[in-house]
Amino acid sequence: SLIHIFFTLLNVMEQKTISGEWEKMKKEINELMTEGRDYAHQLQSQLGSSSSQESREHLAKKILESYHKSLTIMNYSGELDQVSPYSNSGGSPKSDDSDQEPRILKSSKKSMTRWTQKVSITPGDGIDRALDDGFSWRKYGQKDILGAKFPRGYYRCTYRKSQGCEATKQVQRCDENPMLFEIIYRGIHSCSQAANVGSTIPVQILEPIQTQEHENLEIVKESLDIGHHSYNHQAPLHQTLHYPLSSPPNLVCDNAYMLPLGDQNVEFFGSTSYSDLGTNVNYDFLASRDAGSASHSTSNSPSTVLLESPFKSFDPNHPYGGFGGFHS
DNA sequence: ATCATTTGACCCAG
DNA sequence: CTGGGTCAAATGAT
Repeated sequence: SLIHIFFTLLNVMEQKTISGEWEKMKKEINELMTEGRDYAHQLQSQLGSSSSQESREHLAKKILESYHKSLTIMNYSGELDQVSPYSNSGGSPKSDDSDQEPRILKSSKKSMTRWTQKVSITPGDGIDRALDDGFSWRKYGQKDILGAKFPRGYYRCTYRKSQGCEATKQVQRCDENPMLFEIIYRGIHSCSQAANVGSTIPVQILEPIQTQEHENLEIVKESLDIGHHSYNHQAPLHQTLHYPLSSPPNLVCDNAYMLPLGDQNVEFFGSTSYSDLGTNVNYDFLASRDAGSASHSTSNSPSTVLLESPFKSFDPNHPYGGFGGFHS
């Protein structure tokens, strides 16, 4: 399944192969992902045999590493292995310079991937259940928006401080249809929780081309950051092998492709493709109900998620569909 | 005590 | 200046 996910991420990359800056990022990420895939392959082949525990842990660690680095790049368009500019060798770290501020690396929000989802709640059900996407979010603001009946909520990943995860989302209730919520996600989770939420990466749909395509491509502008990130690369390994729960029980795409999810402990996965600018991309997703895991939220009831965009046909012959054995 | 949400103040791009 | 986004102190929940 790790391999599977890697391929998926690679595919997501494909989609944005346009801008120059992005090309560099893409190259780096490709290397990282390829490396990760190789490790995953190794790991896979070791699973059957009786290899040493250490060996496997090492591989898993390597995989996580390249994963984490890739995500970091995607989020910040930054550089790899950024060493704090303050990690000078010897000497007093502080000098008598007047202009000293961590302006070195600034994170630009514009460069983060962004996509939208529309979530519909079901009448008899709690809103929070419907809006739960498997991640832990912390609300940090709310604003009344011009001519909008409902305020907009601003959330960021709970693990922002502890793990430097920059993922963010904002939730806006629709004026006309209060049953609908439009959720804008920004940034990809780099926190450990990302590994637990299966459908995250796959379901990420880039914002459909807006008015001007050109503008859209600008999203890939450059910007640097990372500096003050104190996430440890020795992130938890124990949680990497399953991909439980992700979203609401029901997934609905605008082409009426529907994935009903029953009660607890049901799991499914599928794939679909999405094409954009002539590039075909496959999205795979998996979701499973796993009572009492990962998410701290209390969700557990039906709701509906509408993937707003150009979801195309279901593709049973997905190139990598052979890896159907999730959760193995 | 720690962690989350609320809410007006503050910041800043347009 | 305005309005969207964020900060942070106060407040609430555990």
